[in-house]
Amino acid sequence: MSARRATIADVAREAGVAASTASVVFSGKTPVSAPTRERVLAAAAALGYTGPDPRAASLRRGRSGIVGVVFRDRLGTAFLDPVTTVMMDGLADAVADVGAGLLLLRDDDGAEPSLNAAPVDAVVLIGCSVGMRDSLDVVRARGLPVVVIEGDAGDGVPQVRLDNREGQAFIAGHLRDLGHREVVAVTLPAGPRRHAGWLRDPAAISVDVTRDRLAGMHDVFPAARAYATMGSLVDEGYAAGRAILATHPRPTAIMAQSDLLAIGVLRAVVDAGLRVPEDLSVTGFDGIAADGIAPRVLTTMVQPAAEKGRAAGAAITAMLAGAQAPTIRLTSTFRRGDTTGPPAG
Amino acid sequence: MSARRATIADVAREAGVAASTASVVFSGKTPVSAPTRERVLAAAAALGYTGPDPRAASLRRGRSGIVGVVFRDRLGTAFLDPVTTVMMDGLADAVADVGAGLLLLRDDDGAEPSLNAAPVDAVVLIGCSVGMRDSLDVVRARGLPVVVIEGDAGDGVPQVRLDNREGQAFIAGHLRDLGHREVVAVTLPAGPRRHAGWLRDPAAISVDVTRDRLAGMHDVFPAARAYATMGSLVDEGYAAGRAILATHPRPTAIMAQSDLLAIGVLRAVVDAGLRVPEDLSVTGFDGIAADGIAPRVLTTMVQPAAEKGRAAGAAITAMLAGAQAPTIRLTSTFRRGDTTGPPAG
DNA sequence: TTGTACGCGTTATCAA
DNA sequence: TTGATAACGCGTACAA
Repeated sequence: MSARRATIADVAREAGVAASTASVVFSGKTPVSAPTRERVLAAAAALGYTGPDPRAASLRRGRSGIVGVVFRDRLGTAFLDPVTTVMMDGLADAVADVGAGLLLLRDDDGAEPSLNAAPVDAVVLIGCSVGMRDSLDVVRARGLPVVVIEGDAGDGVPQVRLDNREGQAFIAGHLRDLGHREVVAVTLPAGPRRHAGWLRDPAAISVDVTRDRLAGMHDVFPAARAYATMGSLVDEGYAAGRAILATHPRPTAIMAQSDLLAIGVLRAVVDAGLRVPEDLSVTGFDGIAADGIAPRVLTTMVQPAAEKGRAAGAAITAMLAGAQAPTIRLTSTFRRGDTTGPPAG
Repeated sequence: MSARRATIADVAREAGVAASTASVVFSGKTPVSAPTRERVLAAAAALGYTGPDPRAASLRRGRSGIVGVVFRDRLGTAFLDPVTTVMMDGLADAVADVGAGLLLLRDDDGAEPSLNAAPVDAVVLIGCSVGMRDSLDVVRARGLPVVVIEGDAGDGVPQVRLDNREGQAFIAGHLRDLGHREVVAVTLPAGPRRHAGWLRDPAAISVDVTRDRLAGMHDVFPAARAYATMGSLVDEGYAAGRAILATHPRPTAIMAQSDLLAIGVLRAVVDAGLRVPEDLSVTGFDGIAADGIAPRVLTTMVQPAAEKGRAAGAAITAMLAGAQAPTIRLTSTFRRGDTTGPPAG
């Protein structure tokens, strides 16, 4: 029990070899004779040495093996939507391939741990909207590789995006083909200052995903109204559904911008004594939350959420290897469930 | 645009001061005269220097500002339960107070990033069961401060726990007082090798939370049967609910070990054409997932999830400051909703 | 296959 | 208030 922890130099001395030899035993970068390895390992065990200090190693190698992930929301909020969760899973897998881990960071200014002082090799920005400019500035000033998921960071920053507009337009087309004319959208949050209610000015939406999906609906139903929520939550969808059902004319279809919202809408519709899809059709977006409405199947766009994370991870990996990563556009696929049908009457 | 990034030495040279002086300008640890500071800052700006390299700083200071969080599950799975998510939120808040961030780690051996090589100052183990011994060994060998949430790491490792047994016993008492006699539990996973089905041997449960909550129920209903699930998911609860309803005698109440499971059970019960609570009472545990069953209110134990995370963070903070952290026991509070009532007949 | 030499970029300590 | 010095612990050319 010494006062300070053993270093590789101590181990080398104990084993009667040079420090560099001991180093190689642990890194495996160069062949070492069996007897020498034995001695080094024995010395390490005797001294309670458990391997190179990660801090020193990362200084020396210029890599920490850590990828920062910056969220706009609190963690508790961000992870409430399975789509984020699954994406993180994919991201974790992808960076694990290069031995990297994920460090959780928030966009909040002044928040600790600040992005400036975190020992990260690269950064992933999630849901990059106006508010994320600060994080982006820091990242660029530090010269770190960066990838943006579902957001636009402008000039030369690789993105991983979904065909949000096309996807939503596809669903809208599906409804139009069924004969629907009076359609209402239930949207994700429109900006950093959240509040629920009818959206007056679609042009003022600062969140890319919300804007794009709404644009997709408007491609097909230019005059459709939209009701904004404060987050992708079942209960938000429920509240929006109730509010919409209280207005006239009552729509024949409600397009939610996420499955979670759609589930809430569905519940509000059923609670109002209406049948789905006979009286009202409901659609979602994401294709994640099968959980919660079984045995019903939501009509929705299934997005490759895990793939999104993996693509971001691959981009990071490429940039770390010195290559340039391209912007990646993933596509969602239509899934027809049993929540849509021809309008009544 | 130089080949290599500017260092603090470059900045100092440019500003005509010593490196150590430039250093304190950035750290603020020592007073510096205004003119000197100006010059250093100007030089930094001119050279595109954005502050000390975190890797070098962490080597020198012996701290990386990173707390590792070890999960037993994949991230996608772990974060599916809001209770975990909220806890992480509290943990993130607490460690942010000392400027630390959270690094996501998995228990899996051979998984990257491995706990051995991660530059962490301390570690939080979540849901520590047998499988976590390895992680615990690594942590102790490295001499890192460690806290365990909802698990027992033995001798001298501070824990953050909930009164799982007492809480579940309280709910059971509530049901007994209402007149219930035939009660069945729907449990969280019992061990690392997961499968759903009737639990034969409660003594074989290796997951602390599952064991303790079940023990709480057995304190009141010693002979009650238990059906194990593969995870805290609505659909798992749904499947368990269906399986239970297919058996005889049909229970008059089902106690789920989590709210998510309870919601699934609730749905199975309703789908079976039974009314809650007239025909069957359902209880949960956690008090988190208000989302999804509105306007109904689940009878459950509300646990202070965020507080759990914060307590763990506080323990970490204390240990980092050289103090010893005590084990913390938090208590859950009963919330009577509208899913429990007297048994029929 | 092993050892030598050096620097990665910073900051604590102490003296001036 | 500033400056000189010495680690922090390691990995990697390169030579032997």
